Amino acid sequence: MNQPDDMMLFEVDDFLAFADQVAEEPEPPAQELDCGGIENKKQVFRSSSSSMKNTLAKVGFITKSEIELLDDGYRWRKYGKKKVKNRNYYRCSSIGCNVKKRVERHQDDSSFVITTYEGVHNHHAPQPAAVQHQARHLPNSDG
DNA sequence: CGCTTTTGACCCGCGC
DNA sequence: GCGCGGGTCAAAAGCG
Repeated sequence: MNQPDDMMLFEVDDFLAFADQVAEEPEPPAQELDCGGIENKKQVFRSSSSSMKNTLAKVGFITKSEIELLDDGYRWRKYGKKKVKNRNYYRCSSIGCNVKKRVERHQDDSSFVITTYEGVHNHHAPQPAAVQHQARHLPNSDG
């Protein structure tokens, strides 16, 4: 059970509300997009219900980047895509690890990306070497 | 050859 | 009880 202290606690409703106000904030020019967009992490949201009755941890990340595939060091396999909604579904390819990741583009500001993690990785993150493998999907400045 | 991505339809739950 | 919406699996193809 991982309980990050530096993480801010938010409710799902507040999460959306917050994401909305964040968009209104004077955002600086995306100058760190080169690093993958992860550095542009705006805020972290944690929704685990009022009581920890559910072991399913839900964490929401709002990122200001044009890249939705945020590489957090884990392997993710796309298993669904919504047509009527800019929403994608990913799953941890690891065996025994059923962690889900939901990626959704902002409604008003497509520049924003909302990544929601569901579940907890029961295994440690793969080695950096393996990470490079998925790096192939990352956009390169030079094709 | 295997992994992954891509894309459509189906199932269950909620609202009326 | 039915209809719609959200979430998920399943089949096929491309690259290293």
